[in-house]
Amino acid sequence: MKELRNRELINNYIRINQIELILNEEIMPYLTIYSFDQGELICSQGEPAENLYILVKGKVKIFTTSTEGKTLILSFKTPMDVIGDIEYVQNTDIVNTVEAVSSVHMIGIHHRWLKKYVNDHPPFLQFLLKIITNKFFIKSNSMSFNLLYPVEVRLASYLLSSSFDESDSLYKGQLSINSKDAANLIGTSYRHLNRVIQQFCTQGLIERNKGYILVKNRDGLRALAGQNIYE
Amino acid sequence: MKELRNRELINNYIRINQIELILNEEIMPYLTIYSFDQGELICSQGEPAENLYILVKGKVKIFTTSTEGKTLILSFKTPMDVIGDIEYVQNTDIVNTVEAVSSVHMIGIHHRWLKKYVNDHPPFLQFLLKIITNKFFIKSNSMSFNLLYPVEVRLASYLLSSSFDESDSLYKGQLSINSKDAANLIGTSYRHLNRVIQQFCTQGLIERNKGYILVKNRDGLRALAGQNIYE
DNA sequence: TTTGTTTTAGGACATATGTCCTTCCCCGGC
DNA sequence: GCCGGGGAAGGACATATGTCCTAAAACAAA
Repeated sequence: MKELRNRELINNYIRINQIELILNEEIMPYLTIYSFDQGELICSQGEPAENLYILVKGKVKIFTTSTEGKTLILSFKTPMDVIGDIEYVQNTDIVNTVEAVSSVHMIGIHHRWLKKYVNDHPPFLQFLLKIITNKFFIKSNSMSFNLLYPVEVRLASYLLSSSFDESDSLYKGQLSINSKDAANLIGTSYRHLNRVIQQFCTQGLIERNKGYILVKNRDGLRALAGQNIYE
Repeated sequence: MKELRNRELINNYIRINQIELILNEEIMPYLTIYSFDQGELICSQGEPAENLYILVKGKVKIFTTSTEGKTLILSFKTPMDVIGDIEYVQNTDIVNTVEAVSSVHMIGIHHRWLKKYVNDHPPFLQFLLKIITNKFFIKSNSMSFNLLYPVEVRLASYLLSSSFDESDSLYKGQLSINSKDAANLIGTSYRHLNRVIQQFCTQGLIERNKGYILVKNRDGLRALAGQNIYE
């Protein structure tokens, strides 16, 4: 983690994301911008929470680790999104671990200043409400989804949503996949994921190549997934 | 659903739950109190949401139904809690179905009045934030829990938390259980639940009787469940 | 190139869980 | 008391998924 002392950059991010509509003038001097390298932990389960973060650049992975050491990926996030909102409202320790998947920029605001300047500021509260209800909604969906459908369906759904919005993949339908991550996200074992991938291959739905997966039959996947898509 | 035109009753509930701290004077005339009979649906998945409800008496069951018709119980709620908060903030149709498990009283407030009178009222927004983050937290937990642990562990956990705080059970550790509901809550089939119950019986952890289950060895269950407890 | 190390895919088997169906028991209506 | 309905428990089997291990492939270092 590096603190970037670059007022220009902060102002730029604030403008792009219309953060001035959410916060107010008084708190602006207390915004800090942090940079994280790929793979770096942004915050760890169980530690005290001090900052609310606004993700303005890059991609992060949110996951939880059970006492037995199994990890379950809860979501990936891209700008603009907020990290540490739950902890701020509930005043609790950090609930899930957050790791930078790419190089990441986050605007950090210490709880102290939030409490002092925007805790009664309706736009800020409304913003948090929107963000959190949305998170809730997504989580609620994916929970039912995970519980109600077999891995086959979940993987189909995952492939669809990833190959769609992955803006940096060169060809549509071709997505680089980290199978271990995918397994943890879907909530299954690496072994079983492989099994299902293989099955999809023989069904001609996808093609496995070195380092990436090519979606060959989007409609076939969609039929499998039903209308249930990972958000 | 019956509307109770009883100002006295409303005022009483408002006092008990300190609702005047959350709302303001102007909206008070627009609070309505509804009564639902046991088994009645309070709201149904997919319908337009009009009211925010505050549960002030009784117990409700929140569940979702998949397109295939499988149901998954998300939670049970008792006073004081809020129904329809997500829908209000997101302005969407009703997400989950809510059913009265006992006779229920709810204070209903139409979105129209909320928007008009308390949408910028910090105490109300903060209240919603607290409620929703808490829901999120619980859901997040139970999701990981469901995904990470086998039915055995989930059932142990369920039995512990239900036999504990069930204030109306005559003897501690003796809880009346609706097995169908329990299965849907835990996210498994009725058949499999039976299997695990039977297993617990032979292990001497519990005793199955007509209409209820007796927890015989709380520590044994706790050891099985680990420290993970349904909220 | 050689060798050791790490990663990935897949085989073999065990376990968890789901589906379907039968049996049994209770209970109300006659 | 007899009969039929309905729910609860459990048997039999199929399927989904997990664990452990090995073979093959990729990779890094010498």
